Amino acid sequence: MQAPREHPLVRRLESITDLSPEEKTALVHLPMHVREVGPDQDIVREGDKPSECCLVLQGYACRYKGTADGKRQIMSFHVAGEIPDLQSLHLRSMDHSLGTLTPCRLAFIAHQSLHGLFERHPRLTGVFWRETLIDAAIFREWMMNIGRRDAEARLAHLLCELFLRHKAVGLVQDHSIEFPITQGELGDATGLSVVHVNRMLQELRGQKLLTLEDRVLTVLDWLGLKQVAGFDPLYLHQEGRDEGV
Amino acid sequence: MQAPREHPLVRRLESITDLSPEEKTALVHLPMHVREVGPDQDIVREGDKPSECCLVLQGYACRYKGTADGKRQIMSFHVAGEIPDLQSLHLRSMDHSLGTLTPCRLAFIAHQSLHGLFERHPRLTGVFWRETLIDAAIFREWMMNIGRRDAEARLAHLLCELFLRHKAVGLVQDHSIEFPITQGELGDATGLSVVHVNRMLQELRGQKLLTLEDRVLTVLDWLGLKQVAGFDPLYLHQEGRDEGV
DNA sequence: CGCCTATTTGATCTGATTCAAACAATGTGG
DNA sequence: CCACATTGTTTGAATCAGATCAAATAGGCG
Repeated sequence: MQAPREHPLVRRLESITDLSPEEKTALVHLPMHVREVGPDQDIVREGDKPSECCLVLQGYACRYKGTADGKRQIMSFHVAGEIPDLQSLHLRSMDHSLGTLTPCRLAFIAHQSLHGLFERHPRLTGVFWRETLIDAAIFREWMMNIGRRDAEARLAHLLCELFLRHKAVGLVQDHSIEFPITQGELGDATGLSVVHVNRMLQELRGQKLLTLEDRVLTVLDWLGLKQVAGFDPLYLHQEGRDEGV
Repeated sequence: MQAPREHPLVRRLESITDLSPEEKTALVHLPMHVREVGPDQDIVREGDKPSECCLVLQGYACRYKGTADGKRQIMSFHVAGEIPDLQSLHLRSMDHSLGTLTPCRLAFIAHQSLHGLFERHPRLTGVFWRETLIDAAIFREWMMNIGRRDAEARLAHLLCELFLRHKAVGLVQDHSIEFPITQGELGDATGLSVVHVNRMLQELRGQKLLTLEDRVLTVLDWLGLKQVAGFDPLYLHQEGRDEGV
């Protein structure tokens, strides 16, 4: 059992709400089993009926769906401290898949444990519910992104979001974040082809807005990037947090 | 106060879960004030911090967001019995707007009343949470739709969804549903131009899959339409319900 | 009737895809 | 430690799905 501060779940929740000591203790004592998974592995698949949720401890995961003709749409990216399949708590079947992008350390928590937690600490129900609502807010923004922005703005917008989400959990150093997402994956997330993702990235680099190499994304001109993206961070609901970069 | 069966909220929730008599009573006695609103009116706007939720009693509502350059993306359609802005219960600011498409009868319920309801009937928390999770599932499917399907499939898919959602609450008669959504609005929901929506509708009509006139959508060939759309109803999480049409 | 909103049609243009191939980086096993 | 396979990035050219522009038609309705 680790100290509350070190616990990725506690750290993440504290980045968006206040927790009482009892709540923290309850969270840290949630029974879970940890598993290491390689890159590009499915964790749960469309159609599965899971009986546990998956907490990302380390690495990048994503949710996605495939079409009949072999294309795929990535619906979200997930980093340490997030529970990508929390919805399985109330929706019996998975309507999409959850997979790793990089090697991951994952913790699995039985639905029953979570239900018990909520019974004993009703206030936490709202905290986790809120998490799923922010997920949904991000989905909405992505719909907007894919449906109504041109390729350059689309890409810029996604990068803005990932940057800010990393910032919220203290993963920004020197205006940079770890960025192991490939251009193909960026394409699957934005509804663009690899080729076009590549060209638009060059465009953004050319405008000196960012660099992206060796799996590191560095934002050179935050305001410029926001401008190109038409980015408004409201939808992330990171209340109170200072947005300056 | 009306009988539980007549109450749109109760009817809708019963279409997806079982309610105890006490729960039904509690729902029916939720304090709410009713307001009639004309077509194309905003109910809550991006940036607002509402203190009540809006239950649709009659008519069509939608959630949408606008871009800086005047385009808009519709993120969802809502019919009687739904609470489109339930998320405001846990997210202080609206990250999108909620508006009417047709004239609507709306009931407003104070956040406080809902919180009280959940305290007294904890099981209902899960029921409403689940509602927001299904919303999110629909957002995901729309991302897929907009990002990865061609115009014809996109439109067909949206129509399949609306048809099935109406069916779930008993609003299908003779393979037909009321359909007051304009082609412009369909375009805003699918990320297509009005012109192209029109052409794709003609395509679907030409294949004898459906008719759409006088604000009535009739599905002539459900299997064919599903096929064109690549439609799989799993994401609607209408469990147990017979999907045959 | 005349105004306003929605649908339809035709012609043109363009952002993004697709196809094809080179190139770079990373890792693997002999 | 190098040859080779694999995966990711980059470049160029051709093509196309869907947007845009422009205008006609068709419904409601005060």
